[in-house]
Amino acid sequence: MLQQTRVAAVIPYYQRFLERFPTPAALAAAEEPELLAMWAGLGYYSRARNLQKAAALVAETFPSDYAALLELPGVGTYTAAAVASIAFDQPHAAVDGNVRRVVARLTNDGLVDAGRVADELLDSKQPGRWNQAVMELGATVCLPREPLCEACPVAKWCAARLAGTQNELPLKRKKPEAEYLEKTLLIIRSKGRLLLVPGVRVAGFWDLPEPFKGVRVGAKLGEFKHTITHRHYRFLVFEGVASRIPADGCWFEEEDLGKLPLSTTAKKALRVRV
DNA sequence: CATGCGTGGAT
DNA sequence: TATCCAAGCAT
Repeated sequence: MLQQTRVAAVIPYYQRFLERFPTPAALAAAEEPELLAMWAGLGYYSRARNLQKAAALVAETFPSDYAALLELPGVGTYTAAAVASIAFDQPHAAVDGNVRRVVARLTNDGLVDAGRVADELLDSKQPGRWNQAVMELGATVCLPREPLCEACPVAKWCAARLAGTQNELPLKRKKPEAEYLEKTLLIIRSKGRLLLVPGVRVAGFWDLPEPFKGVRVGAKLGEFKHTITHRHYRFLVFEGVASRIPADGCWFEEEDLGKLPLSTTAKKALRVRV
């Protein structure tokens, strides 16, 4: 869950998730719609699918070293090192965005191999604590913008601090060209049910339909903005009345929506008010 | 190795 | 059409 996601955003999800899936076996046995419903809002949904695959693999025997952890779907070098060091006291530097930033500044080198440097600096006697300490340093002191160098315990060894280049590091990769799109979403109700279709923007989730053959578009209910990676959407929300529904459309009781993987866009649309 | 993947919060 | 970026990973 923590991959590319802030700790504060994860915590409530983590708690609910572990209540519902207290063991690897429980997670492995879940149906994908419920899994996605539990994950909805966290983003990067392949993480959820990978975690479930991994749960099945670890249910019998949990891998206890870096190489075996790395084999698990969804576990890359960072996660394998984090678990190996924190849970099993093995000397692997966990290099996340925080550590890359700290190392780039410490060396004043935007092209530095952060993994190599972190492995050299690692306290192999307590690698878990070292990893968490460096990540925490990055999260609380060596901030992306305007780092708190005055409060930094390693400022006197920091080459960027000496050179005054801390605000220019680490180098950021250029982002893809933004795309701006406008879409219409339809709220179509009948007999206490809501019409949904398989999501076209986020796979595995149900979403509100866009205008289709056989629908009459009614009053505008509101609008909202939502961004998915580099695509910036403006969604216009209208009422609709369907004389016939799309082949892949499905009616759902309103009170069952909580158990469905419902897209963030659909959730936002159902909240809009003019 | 560059790219795509989701979302929400901070600034 | 704000912009950045988060305890990354797979392809």
